[in-house]
Amino acid sequence: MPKSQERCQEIREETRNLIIRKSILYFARNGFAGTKISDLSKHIGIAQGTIYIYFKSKEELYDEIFAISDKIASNDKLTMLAKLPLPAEQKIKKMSDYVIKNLKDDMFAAGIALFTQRLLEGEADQTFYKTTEKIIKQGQKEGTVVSGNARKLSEFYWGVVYLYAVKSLYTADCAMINSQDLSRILLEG
Amino acid sequence: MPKSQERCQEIREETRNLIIRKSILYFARNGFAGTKISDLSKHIGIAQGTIYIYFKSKEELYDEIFAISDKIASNDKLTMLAKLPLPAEQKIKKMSDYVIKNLKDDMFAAGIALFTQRLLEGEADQTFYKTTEKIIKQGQKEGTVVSGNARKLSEFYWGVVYLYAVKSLYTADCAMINSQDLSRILLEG
Amino acid sequence: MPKSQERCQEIREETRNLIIRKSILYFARNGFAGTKISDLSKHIGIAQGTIYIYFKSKEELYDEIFAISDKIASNDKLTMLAKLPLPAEQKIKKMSDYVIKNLKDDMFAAGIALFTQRLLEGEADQTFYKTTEKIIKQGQKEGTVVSGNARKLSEFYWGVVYLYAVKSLYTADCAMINSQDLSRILLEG
Amino acid sequence: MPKSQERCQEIREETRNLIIRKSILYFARNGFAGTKISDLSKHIGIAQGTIYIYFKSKEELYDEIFAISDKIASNDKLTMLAKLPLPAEQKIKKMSDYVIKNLKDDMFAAGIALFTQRLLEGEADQTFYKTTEKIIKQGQKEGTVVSGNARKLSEFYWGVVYLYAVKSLYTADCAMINSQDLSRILLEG
DNA sequence: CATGAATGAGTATTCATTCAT
DNA sequence: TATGAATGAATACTCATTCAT
Repeated sequence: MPKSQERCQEIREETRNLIIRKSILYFARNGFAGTKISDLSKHIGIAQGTIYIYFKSKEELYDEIFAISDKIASNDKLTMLAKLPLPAEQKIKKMSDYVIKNLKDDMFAAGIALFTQRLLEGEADQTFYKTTEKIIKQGQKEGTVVSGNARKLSEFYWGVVYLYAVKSLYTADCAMINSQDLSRILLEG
Repeated sequence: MPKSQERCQEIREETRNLIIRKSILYFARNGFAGTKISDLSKHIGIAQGTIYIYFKSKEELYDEIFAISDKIASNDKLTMLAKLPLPAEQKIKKMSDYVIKNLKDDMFAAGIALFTQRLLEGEADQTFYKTTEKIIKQGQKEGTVVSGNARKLSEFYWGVVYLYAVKSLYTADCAMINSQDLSRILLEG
Repeated sequence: MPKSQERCQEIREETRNLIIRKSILYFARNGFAGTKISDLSKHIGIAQGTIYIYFKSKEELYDEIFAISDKIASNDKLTMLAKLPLPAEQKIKKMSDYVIKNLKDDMFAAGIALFTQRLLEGEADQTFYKTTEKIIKQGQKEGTVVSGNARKLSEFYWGVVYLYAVKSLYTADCAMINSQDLSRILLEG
Repeated sequence: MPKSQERCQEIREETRNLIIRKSILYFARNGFAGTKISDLSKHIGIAQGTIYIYFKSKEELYDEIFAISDKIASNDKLTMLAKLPLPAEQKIKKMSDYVIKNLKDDMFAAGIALFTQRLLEGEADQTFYKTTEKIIKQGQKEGTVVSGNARKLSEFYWGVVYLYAVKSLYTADCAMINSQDLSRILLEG
């Protein structure tokens, strides 16, 4: 009696997700070259061979991880926030609140870390930065955001977020900045 | 033949320095695991074997590179600055000026990058952060620096410096923040 | 439930035969090392695990395949032919007719191919060559078969048969020699 | 003091040739799948890694081996022979003499074996068969070569050569056919 | 000293075999 | 029984290190 098609599909889905989920942290911490498949599989709790049932190579897994990190990082909250009829200062404060709160979640932190790494290599989607840029420009008109190139400020802001994402991945209980500190990067006085 | 011996010593010193100088950038960008001796030696322009005349192993070279990065990063300018009879706000502005100016130099940037990487792994000397802490505390008393844990703020400040150090190593002509942006991390209004 | 048990036995037999039948071609073409169980099972149309219900290992299946190839190759037609009260020339012509006709059947071709491969490794039963030897010796006495070591000529004859067996397994529609060409290996003028 | 450029080039050439020379026999006997790099390197007498200095992968080495086998197999002797002002019967006898004599040389045998294997897979150059075809047609006009499709007869002839090439690679001291036996494939009476 | 070919331990990947369903 | 996901030993390939020149 063969296993049912659906059950098989389900198992495959589960294992694939398990591998991805557990790999994100590993890769975010150790990078591509620093991650050994032997260690990774031990960490996941499966055999080495199993990884190769789901991914053709270490590189393909890494690419998948990156694709996922895009999804985690560039979530919709930010886009929605930008569209609300609020003063930019409020938006920035809310955004900072959201980010600082979520950075405690390793998955979110890893997503941000990987996303930004790829950005440095010029391979990530940047819609996410652009939304922030708009908020900054709005704030500059309203007189609440510091003057300067909006793009550069946006990069500055998310750069800091990246910094603390990596930090929290490395150090279990790191001294995190608070929402106010983060907002100060953009806000006047 | 004392003369010839000196000359020999000199040549040794030169090659050793060449290796170190060229390796800093490589390691700063790719990390330990991501750096292959075969690639590195090509980049330096010497044979693989030559590296092993000067360094027992890849690890020893890496350690040396780190030691150098400490020297580059924690230079005396900062210590001297802290001791001057100036208001903290001035000190911070001068410090930011100095940092932003020097970040254009790849060697300085690599030094900062490596130093901070090691810091994340909890292995670097921290005198350098402590000096900044003192300045922050002074500024908080003077009412010019934002309130909050001085250590945390110091880490924040240098974290941002690290961020732009790495950025400038990766991207030839990156949008650098200015001294004022950097200072704002610490200064009130 | 004797009826049901018989039926079970029947199904077992069927599956076992299916595996063997489909495997012969595969092994004959690709050899032992060149045949992957994963590919083979796909080709048969069953799951990988199923093969191991019927055979302890890849090697056991291979051995079984070889045993079968012996049966296919060294069939009784030849033995009977040798015993008939006919001149050797006739026997050789009939033998060649039989072989060339049957080589179109992949099963026969695979049998010959595998049998000869094993022969090269010195592991096959050789009664089959000996029968041909006898016919050759008879022919040499009768003056219709070329002179020379009978064993060597027998090997030559079956070597050529092997050659075209493999050829027909590889190329769907290969230029087959005819019975006369085959006989010429042994016959004078 | 660096090694001289020429000497290095020489060493590289030597090692590369050593690998190829020793690999031909190995691959001809065991095929691609049946050849392990670990065994092969032991057989050559070098480290596994050395093979990968000269060839990107096992497959690339195999391809190179095949390319070489073309050269060994389709040598100029045959082409020259075809052009001589001789009766076809003479040419065929000379050709058979040449082949049978050289088959004792493992290198020649391996060349023929690999060449023919590739031919079966439809990937080898066939100029070599065509030359034989011409000789056969000439002989058919002269009445010394058996009738039938010249291409088919050419394949038959070289098929037999292949057969004994493989045989001599497998069995140290095998019962080789003689030049006359080989010629009989093509010649009348 | 400097070179770069060679080494082999270490890492990635494959594949015969097992086992829960 | 039959399935196919999972396993891990076997195999391919890489790279830090050595060594003859």
